Amino acid sequence: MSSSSLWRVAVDAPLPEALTYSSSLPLQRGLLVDVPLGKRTVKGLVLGPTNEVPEFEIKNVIDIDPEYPVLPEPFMKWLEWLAQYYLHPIGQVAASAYPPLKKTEKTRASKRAPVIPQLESDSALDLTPEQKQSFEDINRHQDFSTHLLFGVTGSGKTEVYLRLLDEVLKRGQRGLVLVPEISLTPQLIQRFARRFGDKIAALHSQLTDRERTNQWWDVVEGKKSILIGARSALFCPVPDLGIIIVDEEHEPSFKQDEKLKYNGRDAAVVMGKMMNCPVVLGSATPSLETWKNAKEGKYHLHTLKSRVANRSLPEIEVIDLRKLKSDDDEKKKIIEKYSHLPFWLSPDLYERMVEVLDKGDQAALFLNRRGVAQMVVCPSCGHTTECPNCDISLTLHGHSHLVCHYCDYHENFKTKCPDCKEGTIEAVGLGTELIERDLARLFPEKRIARADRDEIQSRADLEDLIADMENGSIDILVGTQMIAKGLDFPKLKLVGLVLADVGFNLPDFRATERSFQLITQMSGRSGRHVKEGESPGKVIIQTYNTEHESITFAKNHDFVGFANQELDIRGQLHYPPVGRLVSFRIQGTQLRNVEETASLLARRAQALKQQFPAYSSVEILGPAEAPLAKLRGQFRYHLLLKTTQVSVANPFSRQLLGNQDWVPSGVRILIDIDPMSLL
DNA sequence: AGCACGCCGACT
DNA sequence: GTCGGCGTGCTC
Repeated sequence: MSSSSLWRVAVDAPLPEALTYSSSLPLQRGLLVDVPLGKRTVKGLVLGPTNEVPEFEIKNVIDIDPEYPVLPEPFMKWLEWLAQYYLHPIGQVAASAYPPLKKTEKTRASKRAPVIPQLESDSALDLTPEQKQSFEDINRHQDFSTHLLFGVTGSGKTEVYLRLLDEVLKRGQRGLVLVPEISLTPQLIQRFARRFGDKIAALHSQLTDRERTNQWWDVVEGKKSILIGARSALFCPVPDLGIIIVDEEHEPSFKQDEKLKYNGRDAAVVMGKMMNCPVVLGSATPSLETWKNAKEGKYHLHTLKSRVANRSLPEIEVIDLRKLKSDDDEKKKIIEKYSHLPFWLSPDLYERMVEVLDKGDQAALFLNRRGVAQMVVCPSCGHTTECPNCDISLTLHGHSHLVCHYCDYHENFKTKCPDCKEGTIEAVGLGTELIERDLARLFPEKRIARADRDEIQSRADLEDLIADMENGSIDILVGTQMIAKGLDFPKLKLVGLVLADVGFNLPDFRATERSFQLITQMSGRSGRHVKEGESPGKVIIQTYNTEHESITFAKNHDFVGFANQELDIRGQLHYPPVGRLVSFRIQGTQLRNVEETASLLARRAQALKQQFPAYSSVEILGPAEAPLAKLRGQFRYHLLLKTTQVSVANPFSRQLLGNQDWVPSGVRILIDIDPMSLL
């Protein structure tokens, strides 16, 4: 009889640590086993042997799961890093590394279209000198290194990815491509499928559990050598990984906002480190995190400055909405002439639309009307009220209270503008639906389509919309975020941003960055296919604040200037990427309980900071009522930690929470390391 | 996450 | 009396 030994096992339950089991089976790190937990049997990932004998009665491992291979060591290290860094139960991190269903050998004929379409293969496009340079510079690396491929919209980043993947395959290695879920369209998968044929596997939210499971096995068994997917594709242990590509790396959707709150882009870089392979981050508007790393030489920077085929960037014109309310005589005449226009449409944008539509081209109007984000603005001078402590917009509560959602600063809402002393501050409410209705009246003979969450529910709806734009059966497209990303319409010559202010007045320190990204991306939709010598695409931005950084820099296509100035501001206020943030959400059904726990958490944080000089850089903001103060019967508060010393954020948070025995029952604390949004 | 235990209300 | 509602607590 072989002797029994002790093993640390990450069981599939929300336990803070792995549990200890005994076994005489030939176990090893990376194996999946069945273990008893309470009255039931659960899956557990073997982390390794241990000598420490717990005070509990130790149970025996039931059996080794025969189905799954031993997870490779670099992948195990990556899973442990995730649990450690994001303060998430290791067992639940481990559970996400397996497919949803059991493997099956019998292949039943499916009525659904294949995950990867079978298409005529096409050959590589010629590279521009810039593309060639970037490709060669990145391709020189085969060990871990991180690369920022910074290329303006339409500069052909995808072709560089395809070439790099081709080289990786030639070396007998595999590739992983992460894209935001929204841009993981059939068009994108088709483009990869045409180049790489049946070597492609894909993982995304539209797949059934069976399809997902089959794709997982195809990759793990080496039948497919390129995996393209949303952030969760990282959890598929691709063997012999030779490159990881993260497209649109700045996209906030790479951050998962529930359960394990990981950032797919950051996790991809760590994966590259563990696997010792290059990581390529691509964007036309890199996140400031990535830009800072590139600037400091931690990431290699590769730049694509021009669009393919010498297509020019669109011309951007900024319209000052304040002038519309002006009262000198000349203005009055103009106002009279255009009095039939709705309040949100400037004469300039209107005239441009008429011009473009008359030529048989298309126009798109964009408004980022998100939920209840109602903005408060002075129509005469464009003044908006900001928090004196946090440099973010205050939010209107009820009719008379302006509140900061970071630090809980309050002030009374005064309707008289404190800046110009003339205007009456108004709460502006406007949505895409209203725009569509007004346009139908203004352009009765034109075909108008709306793209927002109410109108476009499924992938199929989006497909139909794209087809209608391509075949020209839409003249004017009205939409939200949804139409800003990745879409490529040859006949789209004019893009109008109806009210840019909606973006940068959100109470979030990243609002300016998001706004810049959105303006740049939306602009990038215009005139993508104009030929050399043709007049470029046109972009019109309507705003009450023409001097806002996100507009002035975007107008000049100046990402670098924008990023450097914004980095400066972030630095002064200790915001990421210069500082580090951790957000705690305290929630429960009893308001009193939640409030008390929130202030207890804050007091513990203060005490911890006092106690250890190493923590002197930690700033504690709040607690404050969370923006959604009550959600599904749960009251919500939050507390924010800010620190310029990157390395203390994690240990401080860990120590602050402890084993959570001080948290009263009925109250839960959720932690978000490096939160993307504080809303 | 499950699963049991336990303490109240409303049914045969 | 006892069936079952779901708050609370524990899992090597």
